[in-house]
Amino acid sequence: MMENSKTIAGFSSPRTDIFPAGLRVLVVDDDPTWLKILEKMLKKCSYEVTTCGLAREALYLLRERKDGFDIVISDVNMPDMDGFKLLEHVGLEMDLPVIMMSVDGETSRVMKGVQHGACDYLLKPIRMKELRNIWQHVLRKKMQEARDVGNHELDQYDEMWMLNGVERLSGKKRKDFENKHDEKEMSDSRCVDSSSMKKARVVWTVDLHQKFVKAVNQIGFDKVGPKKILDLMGIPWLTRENVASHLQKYRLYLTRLQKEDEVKASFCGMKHPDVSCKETSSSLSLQNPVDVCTDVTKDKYSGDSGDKAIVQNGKSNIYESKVKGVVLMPVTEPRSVVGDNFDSQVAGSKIGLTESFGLVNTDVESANLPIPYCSTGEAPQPQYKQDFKPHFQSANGSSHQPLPVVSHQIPVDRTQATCFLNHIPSREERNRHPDAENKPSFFKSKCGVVGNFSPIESTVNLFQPVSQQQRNVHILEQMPSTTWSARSCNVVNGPQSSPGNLSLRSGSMVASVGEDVCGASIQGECFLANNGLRNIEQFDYNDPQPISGVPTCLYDTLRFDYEYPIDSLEGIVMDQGLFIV
DNA sequence: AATCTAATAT
DNA sequence: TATATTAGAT
Repeated sequence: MMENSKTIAGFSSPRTDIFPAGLRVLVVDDDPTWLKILEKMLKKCSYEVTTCGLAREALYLLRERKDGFDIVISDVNMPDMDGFKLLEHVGLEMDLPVIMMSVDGETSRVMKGVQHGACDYLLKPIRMKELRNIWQHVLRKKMQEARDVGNHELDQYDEMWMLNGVERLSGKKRKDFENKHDEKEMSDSRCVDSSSMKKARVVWTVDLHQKFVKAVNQIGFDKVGPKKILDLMGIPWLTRENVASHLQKYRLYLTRLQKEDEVKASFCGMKHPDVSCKETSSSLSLQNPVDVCTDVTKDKYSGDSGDKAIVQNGKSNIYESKVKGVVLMPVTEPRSVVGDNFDSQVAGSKIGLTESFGLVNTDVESANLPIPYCSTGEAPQPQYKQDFKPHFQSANGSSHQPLPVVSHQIPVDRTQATCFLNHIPSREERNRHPDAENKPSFFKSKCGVVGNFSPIESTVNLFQPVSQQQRNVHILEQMPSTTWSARSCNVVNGPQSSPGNLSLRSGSMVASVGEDVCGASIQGECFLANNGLRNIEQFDYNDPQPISGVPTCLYDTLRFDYEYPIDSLEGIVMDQGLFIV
């Protein structure tokens, strides 16, 4: 029987707002191994997967749950019923798009599949690449239906729906209007469904960005390209353009960081690092920015670092649950703000990211340090002086607030560590050293080492300007434990790195700490710094089971910091912006 | 063909 | 503001 059919409770109808995430796929294959593999891959695409090993069972399911699936993927060779037979039934009874698959690509079989109405024919072994876009068949079908039903002039329909209302009304046409309905455009995720045709724009959430950075790191900074990144990221609806745009911005940011770094390095190079480098925060890259908000009642501080919908649909209702808080702990004011009035003003007070390059050759996963209390909405919540409550929204959609109008929810994957690149190779440099055996040579880290430490789901201000006042580094001087930083620099720089690279704060560095805490290290640095600065006691903080592999002291420190009331954090706020534009 | 960059649009 | 789109160059 239904050996593995899973129905996702509560999802009876397709969520058009998050399309294609949540696409309901029924996989039929008599080979349990393939079932598993496919299920895994499809789930990775954020689809809802139901599997079954028998064609008859599939048919049963399909009949039972009319409208319960969006697409069927079926093997051709099955003992109980020919895949083509199933295909026929599906075509006749529920008119769902069906993708056939088999190990052999014999033309006649493929032909048969297509003739029987298969929308696609995949050859095993099937790879992610091929599954990512299967939603296009669903969309195509929907469009077809819409076209058939509606009384539109068919020729114009596509073109019309590509235009947004304004353009349509004003009669304004885009240059490439003619191209708007070509194949590429149609398979583009931005056409969410046939009813709401506003283009969705990608909001680079922390998670998304982390994936991005991870991909970049995997590829190697000198070899990145939008396409490779896109492939590695594995987000089905993301387009190359999206990535390209983001990459462009990212590079800008890194470049700027580097420049600042260089300037400062030369500026304070001869002096006592501890004293003169106060202003070099950007190179220090404390990148788990915190919200420096002190007074919740002030509007100007209340609305930044919002956790927005991941994809906005046109001008529709941007979800603006605001997160703010202390170190990764988003706090939300239970009201949503439309518009960006304060977003721009409050530069510096936002939650940002810790992304960095430099760990390129390091096992990214090993540098990863999970932070249990930050990772989900269920995380224990810190106490704040003020009475506002932390709010979480995890990327998987769980929220303590009313659900936003969200499109394209992104599965949370916070298992990536990232590194920070201080020295961004210029184009020339990259060309000059094509494929340098040691990537780190490009990544001469001048203390700018940060692990990915930001499990918040905040989506805002990945690229935040580093305002002068937030470049407040003096805490670093007082860092009681420099241990971590040394260690992490070490890790990041790799074996080849010259000690000189650590120069900025070398005076205060002491090496040797535990292993694989690189990511945490810098963070710990700051926390420790903070710890030393402020005499704030630790409140009861229930939950945290010690993070395995992380020395308790660090852990405590983290927690400690984590519990800081917002206003006590001002001192350590620096370089929050991930990208600076 | 893919990518980069800058400029510009939304 | 952040992201998308476009154009022109590589």
